Amino acid sequence: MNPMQTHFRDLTCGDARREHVGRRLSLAGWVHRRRDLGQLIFLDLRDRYGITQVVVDAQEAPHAHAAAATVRNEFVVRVEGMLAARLPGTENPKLATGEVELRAAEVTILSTARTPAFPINEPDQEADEAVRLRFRYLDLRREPMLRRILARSRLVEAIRAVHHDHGFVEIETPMLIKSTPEGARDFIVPSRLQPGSVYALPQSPQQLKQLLMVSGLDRYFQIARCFRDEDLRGDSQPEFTQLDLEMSFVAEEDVMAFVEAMVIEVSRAVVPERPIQHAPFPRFTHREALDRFGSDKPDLRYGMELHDLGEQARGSGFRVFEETLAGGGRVVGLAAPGMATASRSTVDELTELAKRFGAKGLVSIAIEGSGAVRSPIAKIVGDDRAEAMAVAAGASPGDLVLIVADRDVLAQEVLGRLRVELGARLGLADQEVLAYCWVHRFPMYQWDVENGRWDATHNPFSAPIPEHVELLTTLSGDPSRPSPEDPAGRALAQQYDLALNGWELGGGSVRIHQRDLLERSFSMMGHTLEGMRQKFGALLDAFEYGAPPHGGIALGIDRWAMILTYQTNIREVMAFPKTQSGSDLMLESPSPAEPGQWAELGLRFVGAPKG
RNA sequence: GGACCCGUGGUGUAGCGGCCCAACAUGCCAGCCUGUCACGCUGGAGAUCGCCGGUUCGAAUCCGGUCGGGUCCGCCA
Repeated sequence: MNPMQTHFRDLTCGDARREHVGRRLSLAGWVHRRRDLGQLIFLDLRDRYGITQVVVDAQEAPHAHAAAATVRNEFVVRVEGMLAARLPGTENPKLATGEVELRAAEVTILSTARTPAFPINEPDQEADEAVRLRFRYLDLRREPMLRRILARSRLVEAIRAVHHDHGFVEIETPMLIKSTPEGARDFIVPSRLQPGSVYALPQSPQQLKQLLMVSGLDRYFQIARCFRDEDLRGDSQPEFTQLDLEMSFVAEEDVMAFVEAMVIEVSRAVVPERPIQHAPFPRFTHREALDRFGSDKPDLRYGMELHDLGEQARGSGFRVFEETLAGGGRVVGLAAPGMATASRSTVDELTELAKRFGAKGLVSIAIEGSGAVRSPIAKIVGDDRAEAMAVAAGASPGDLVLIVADRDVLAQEVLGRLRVELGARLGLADQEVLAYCWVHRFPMYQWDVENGRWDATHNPFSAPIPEHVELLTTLSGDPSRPSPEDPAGRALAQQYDLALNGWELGGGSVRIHQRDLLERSFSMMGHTLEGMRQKFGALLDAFEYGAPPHGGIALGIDRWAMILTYQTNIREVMAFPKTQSGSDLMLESPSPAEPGQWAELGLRFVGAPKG
């Protein structure tokens, strides 16, 4: 029997085939479309499995015909009848069920429907997103949303299968945890039982998964909901889902090897038709990624790499270049293919963009098809030198070289962002390809100029690479007086990010599990162990009871699903997302608290409510 | 916190100082139609142009504010 058979139906609307012809059976679903020819009415019956054509003949079934005449789009109906082969020449090859049709004997209206706010049966017609969100349950009926939600389900299903196959234990961690002062802003939940105290919603289960390693669970994973109270973007939401995993007795290579194999297996399971550009995944050190792509999440689907033009810029006589180099900065350029003919306004636009990204300006050198050089700086540096710079930037005739001179890293980052913008404008990326890559060896610490101290680049528990452990144990001077010259500032971490098509999928690290090293690391950031105990007390305590070497990673499921389904907006792969201002337009949340709710929590609202 | 874009019948668009008490498509309603599958044909209803204020003889159109949505910068791993 068909496993989808229920009280109301024998088959789904996607099941009926020639083999079922001659059977009397029932289907149930939404009326996708009605074609009323008078004595003959066709109903396209839809559910998430497909569409089956129902024929209602006034002669054959007068009662069913009368019912079908009152039916409208999106009514939910049950049709009982004989499944018949379609008349020769009337088959519909566009439908999987197109060779058959259900000849209605009975049509039962299970539910009527108002006219929907936007057409369900014409998904190509884009509706306003606010309307889609308000009527998300209708939007989810539409084929594109349905397809993406199903793809996401397959993604999570494949993730679970691979992890279970590899001995991972799936463990749920609490949603009401302790506020930690690091990272993003916490969502806070006031405690009723302990007035004045709050829980925080987890930004990630980071501490908990490390504690699970101390517990000896050895391999943990979770499809974990995470919360961050920051401003929203197309690729972010206040609540989002991570694949969170942690492994014991591992070195960096172990985690990366497992994750890479898992990612490949999952990708092939979810989108078998999409080629993975490189496997094994390319690996870049953080430094190399910045120097070559100006990004720690490079898009490898196209070249247009950055090139250091310091050698050519030195002694060029162009003051911006000279001063930048003298100040220890960088002059970097890239060659935009075929853009030599770009108009003045396009170049101006790119310059504005570069400024918005933090650069002081943008220098362009066009190599015309003839090989002639055209550049605002040509008369300062000379055609030969301009051409030499263009060549060094990898330009061919017809290309436009864009050059940014600024302090180290900023110059690359600005140009890296221009690279992404140009890649999009020029359509350089193959949309089918999945270009995964690793970026690793991040610096352990970043010098916080404003506060005059070192800060963890990622997780403060990330371990240095083995060769750099010594750097942490040989602090230059007084740890209470940090300096950007501290040798420990050069330490690289066993930290790895996974990027896909220019998006950061996620990142992780091997953690420090030794108390003395942890103490060193914390003191680098100007914290005492006591001070850190306030923030990470349980984990530090746990480390005194036998902690295995461990490491892990967290990958953004929403972002992954988004890329796998060719989207650029995370909302398109979430069933019930929020708007940029954090509202749920369907549920109309957030909503004002009842006065009694404040009181119960021992709180009083003092600010003026919005509006 | 900041910059920019959008808001016109149910939906998608057009109109961007007077030809507009607003056009087109689709949807909706009614009628006709026995092989349609974006069915077809005929007829009809439906928008004070997000809201408030201003400029003007005259505002969907220009200006200011406001609300909602989006994109980006900052923020955020």
